Amino acid sequence: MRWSRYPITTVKEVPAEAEVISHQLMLRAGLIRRLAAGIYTWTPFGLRTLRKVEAIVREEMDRAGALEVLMPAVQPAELWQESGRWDKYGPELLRLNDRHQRSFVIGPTHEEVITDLARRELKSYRQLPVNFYQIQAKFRDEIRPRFGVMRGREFIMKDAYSFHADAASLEQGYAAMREAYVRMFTRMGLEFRVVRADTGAIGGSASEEFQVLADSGEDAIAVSDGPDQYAANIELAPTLPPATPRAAATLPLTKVPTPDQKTIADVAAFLALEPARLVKLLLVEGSEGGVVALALRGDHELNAVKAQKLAGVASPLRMATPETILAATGCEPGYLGPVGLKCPLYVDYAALALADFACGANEKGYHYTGVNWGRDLSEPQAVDVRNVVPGDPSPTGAGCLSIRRGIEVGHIFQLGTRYSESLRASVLDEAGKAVLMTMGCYGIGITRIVAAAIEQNHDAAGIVWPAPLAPFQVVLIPLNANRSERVHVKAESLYAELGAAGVEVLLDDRDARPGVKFADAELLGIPHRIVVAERGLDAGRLEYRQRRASANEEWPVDSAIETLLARIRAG
RNA sequence: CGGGGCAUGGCGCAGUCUGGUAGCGCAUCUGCUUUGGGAGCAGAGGGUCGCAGGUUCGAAUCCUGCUGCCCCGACCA
Repeated sequence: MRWSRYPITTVKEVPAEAEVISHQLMLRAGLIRRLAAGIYTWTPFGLRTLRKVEAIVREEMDRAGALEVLMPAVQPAELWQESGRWDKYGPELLRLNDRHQRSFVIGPTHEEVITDLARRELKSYRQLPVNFYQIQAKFRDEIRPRFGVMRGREFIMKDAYSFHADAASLEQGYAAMREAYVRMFTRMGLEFRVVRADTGAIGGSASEEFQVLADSGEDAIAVSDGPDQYAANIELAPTLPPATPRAAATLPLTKVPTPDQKTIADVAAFLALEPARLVKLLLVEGSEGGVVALALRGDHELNAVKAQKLAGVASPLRMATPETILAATGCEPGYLGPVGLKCPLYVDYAALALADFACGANEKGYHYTGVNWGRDLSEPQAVDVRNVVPGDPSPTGAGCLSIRRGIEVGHIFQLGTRYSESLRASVLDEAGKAVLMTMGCYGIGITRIVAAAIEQNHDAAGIVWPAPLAPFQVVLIPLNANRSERVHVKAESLYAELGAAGVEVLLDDRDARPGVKFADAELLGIPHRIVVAERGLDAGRLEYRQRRASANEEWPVDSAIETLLARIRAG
């Protein structure tokens, strides 16, 4: 490709809307342009990389035996009503009516459509297992689209759905997809982790996320440094009960005035105690009305996913309102504590391990110190409801957890019969009896991968593509070709030779100054750069530079192509 | 949905407080010079100042309503 034929310009200034580096670089390099909030056009350069990602995903899905299909973006409301998600999905589901006032949705995912196909086409266990996938645009009306294509509203997703006659087959299909995913992300040159995940609203029994590690990631993941390789989304990572028994009580229960000290930080400072010596009480709505109290150590955070799984707690989790709290405890938030509490109480392991702690006295302006479980109140029920923190032991006991940030680029689920049941998708088994198909579903955020790759691979000058994702492998830069016939001829012949050798080469044939060409080549992140100039040709040499390198190499002109091809093969 | 902010040429911004008919940088176009790290000089094109009302002799500027976008939070496959 000739750069002069590429009409979309790079920009020096960072658009005000771009917060994260990948978004800034994608706009500056001209990979994407925004059309509306969370909706982007992919330009020719950007599309080349997007297609690279797609191709790798497609190859690995095909290798794993999945069959590609293409489903409609617009789907009839009836299917969603049948599955029950018409009512459950909420405002993220974009709904619309056609001219006959029939309701449709723009697909945010395709469980309904694929299950409909499966129930029509699959009649016998002999047709199973099967895995259908597609690479296609989805629309989710996100409350807050941000970070460019990292959290867009319209985005391209590879979604796959497998159908099985039994759970054992699902296990196998799931394992095959997991393996395919590992291959894909490895091929893309990304640093990632497979982490255990919550199944969330989709439901199902097992689920793992593929997280690309990046500080700007929206997800927190807990990673063990031990040989267990444990990794989990922080939503899910369990904490262990303390290994050592609780210390004996040494202090008497004392009620102390703490006027206007409402937050943990305030109370800790006022009482001259570490926040870890305090117990805080959070009231959440109960599943049958009323409230449930959750006690945590002062320095710990509530984990909503864990909390909403507790018996008696409403799911999804809702914090109690100040009015409800006052009605349930006779006290306003800020002075709540477990002593003398009337509502059901769960206590986190870490809070239960404390002796001689401080907490609210359920009376405005007062806290207790020297509180002890079992002495000042009965032994409560111990649970795990907090987020893990760095230094916590790995749940396998084989290491220590640290917290990393990740960008979720893939998610695989064992769905079970959630959809085959509501949509009545069954096959006949060996005995001629109808059995519901067991399903798995497997997503990959294609567009998000491009952003994630940039988050992980950039420097001050711009993008540094992993070779498998680069829009071009080589950028060929003639300097002052308009004044030097020699340079012009040599650049053209190199361009032709590289093209003939099947190399994706970009010829910077613009009539621009050297600095402009160098800066653009670096911003665009092309892995290999060849400079053709009078200076080098006089010495019979070409100048080569790898995008990741900080210095040039001088190559003899005659063997340059050969050397370059070897470098490209080497990655 | 709550809180905050912004809306002026393709991009980034000033001008708004204190009303007087729109400006800077980048980008684009022309010419000359320049040519190994985002050139210089000279010139040019391009803006119903988000939309609709209102106040005023006069509104980018003041008032009212609306819309779009951004940020924080809650929410969420």
